Amino acid sequence: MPKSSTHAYSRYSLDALELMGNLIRESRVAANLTAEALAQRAGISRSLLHRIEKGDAGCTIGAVFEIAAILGIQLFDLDAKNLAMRLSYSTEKQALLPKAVRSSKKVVKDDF
Amino acid sequence: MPKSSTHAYSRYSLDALELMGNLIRESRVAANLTAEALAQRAGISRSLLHRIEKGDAGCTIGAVFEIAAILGIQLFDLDAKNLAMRLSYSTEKQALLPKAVRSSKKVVKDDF
DNA sequence: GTCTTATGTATCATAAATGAATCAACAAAC
DNA sequence: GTTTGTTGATTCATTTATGATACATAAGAC
Repeated sequence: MPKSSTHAYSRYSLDALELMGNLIRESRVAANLTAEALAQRAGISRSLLHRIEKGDAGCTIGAVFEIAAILGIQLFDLDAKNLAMRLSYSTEKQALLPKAVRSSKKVVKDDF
Repeated sequence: MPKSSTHAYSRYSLDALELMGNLIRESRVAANLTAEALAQRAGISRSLLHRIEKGDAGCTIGAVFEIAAILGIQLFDLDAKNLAMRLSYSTEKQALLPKAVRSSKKVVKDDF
């Protein structure tokens, strides 16, 4: 992330990133695909795939999701069909939300 | 994603990205946080948060996960404790995997 | 054991992600 | 109605993610 990368990531984010990397490697090995072969299939370089498998926070989410998709790893525990349904439902819901938030300052779940 | 952005994303990835953005906005509004307030809290700019909420595939996964974490959106449907457990389990499993894949070419789930 | 090949790591050039700033449009509160 | 302030969108400079390459190491097949 450009600009003086000073801010730290939460443990939760780091764990999720690492788990994602692990799942990807697991799936890749299970599919008997070499890093090079999978990278090529996704249109990315082997070095990027390597970073993804290591749980690098700096990889773009599109690359990570695409790799997961190719390997059949479900995102949000949803398959293609249900994901599409969930999305359209979510999009409808968006329309009902207030367009702008006023005040600010409100308590947020800090416990996780 | 640097380098001549030519490769297209799968529908699945795009849907997952958009859903993630929707969930984030929903949660932010529910928490009564302005985009500026949340961005500041995560150490990112409002413009980046805006792209994240739009489901931009080019955002780094670290930024997206961090925002989700702050909002209490569960990744992999796991809370902090269970995520940590799932991770350590996954990491142990990694050690048992073959270090290198031979052959290549194997069928992969292309149906989703 | 040898041979072949996948992986880990590092470096570098370049394309792209990010932050900052600006402005218009619109929604909420009054 | 007016006012205040959030959001959407754009542009630009800067920092960084990515791809390419090279190399050492190690693991699988024989």
